[in-house]
Amino acid sequence: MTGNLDEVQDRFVNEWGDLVSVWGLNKTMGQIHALLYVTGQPLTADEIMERLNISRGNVSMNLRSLMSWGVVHRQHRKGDRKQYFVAEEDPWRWFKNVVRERRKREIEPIIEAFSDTLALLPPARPGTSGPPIAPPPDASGDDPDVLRARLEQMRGFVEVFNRGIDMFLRFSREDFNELMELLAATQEAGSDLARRALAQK
Amino acid sequence: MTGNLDEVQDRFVNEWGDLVSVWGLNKTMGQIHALLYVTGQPLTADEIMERLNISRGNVSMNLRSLMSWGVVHRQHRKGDRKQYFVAEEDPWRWFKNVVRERRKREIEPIIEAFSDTLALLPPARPGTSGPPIAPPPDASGDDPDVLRARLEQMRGFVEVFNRGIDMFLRFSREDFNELMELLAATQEAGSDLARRALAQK
DNA sequence: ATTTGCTTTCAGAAGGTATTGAAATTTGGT
DNA sequence: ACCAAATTTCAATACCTTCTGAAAGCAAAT
Repeated sequence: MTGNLDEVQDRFVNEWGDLVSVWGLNKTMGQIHALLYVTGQPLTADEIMERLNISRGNVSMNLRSLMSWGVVHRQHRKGDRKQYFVAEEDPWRWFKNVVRERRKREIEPIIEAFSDTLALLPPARPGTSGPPIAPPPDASGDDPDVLRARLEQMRGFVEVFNRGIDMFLRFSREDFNELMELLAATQEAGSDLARRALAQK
Repeated sequence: MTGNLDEVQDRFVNEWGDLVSVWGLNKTMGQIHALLYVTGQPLTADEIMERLNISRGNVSMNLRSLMSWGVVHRQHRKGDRKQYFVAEEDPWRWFKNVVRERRKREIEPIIEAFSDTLALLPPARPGTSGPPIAPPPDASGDDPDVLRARLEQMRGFVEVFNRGIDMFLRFSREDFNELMELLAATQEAGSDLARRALAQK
């Protein structure tokens, strides 16, 4: 029933590859990272290459990316010419690194693009700018104010999203866990957490 | 300086395509959704096809996916044979739909796979199971208990993540916004939000 | 029952991303 | 300074996802 260790490691390595590829990184990156993480030991490019059956170039390129995401680090050994690689051990830390990096690369440029686009529109007619969207009764798609309202709603949403990420990044693991518990506890009580907690301030 | 409306719409449509493609859906889905959203009007497959310069089949398939994600709905009109499509108007609602769906399709299966893999390992030797990981002094990668600990740490992490998503899905937009404000207010005060709020319970 | 207008399907084409492998470059040891 | 081991680069290739367009399917209207 019990597979040998390598077998278990291999399964895990593949699963992790799948999970992270859903997540915007690529499969090989996930596999390398998983291998380093699960063995817990510094490995050389050669070892990774052999264990994962992938080419030298592939290993090299993906290790480089992993380092740029901050989830793998290089290690040197005196009198040894090879470089060794180790995974960041704390899941919380690498997850944050990945989130931070993705936000920078992917969300922020889009937010700017949105603002630029919005700037192309004539300024809102006074009276048309109710805070959220004023859903037009049965408006045609040709009213600039309607368009503007929609765009702004969308931008607002992306900004809230971005803000949420920001918040998340500032949390320590401990605080995050506590927050989770708190929210879990509050939820069947009608989930007016925010109101209550704010009141307390 | 002010582009005409169509131009602005087109820009937005493309930007939204890029943003969602970062997000696991595909570009065309994003464009169709954006177009429906921004015009605010029911459109037929033909209109979408022409406006976006894409093929009939492409429109049909992507509308289908969009509906399966719950971000676009079909509309019928009496005495009209065509089907019209409209975007879900509330960003909060469609975002939740997408998150919920992705979790179901992508995260949950992986969590199961993890458990299966862990089950292949011999049960932990007593005394080796300190709650988090007990980082081996300089352990070889061949100790089953070390491997088990690492796998469990990873699984634990994925589960926390999953739980976070769960929490998020239960929130109303209003509560979420309030929570954000609360957190923002607390953060420079040392971010011991969770502790304080828990204390109050 | 047939026609007509619309929608879906799907095999093949296009486009995009990941991987290889060998050449070029870098690096540390002598 | 030189050598040899280790690493990086990159053009060619393999692989995978998306898109097209024509054919098949379906359903309201006559």
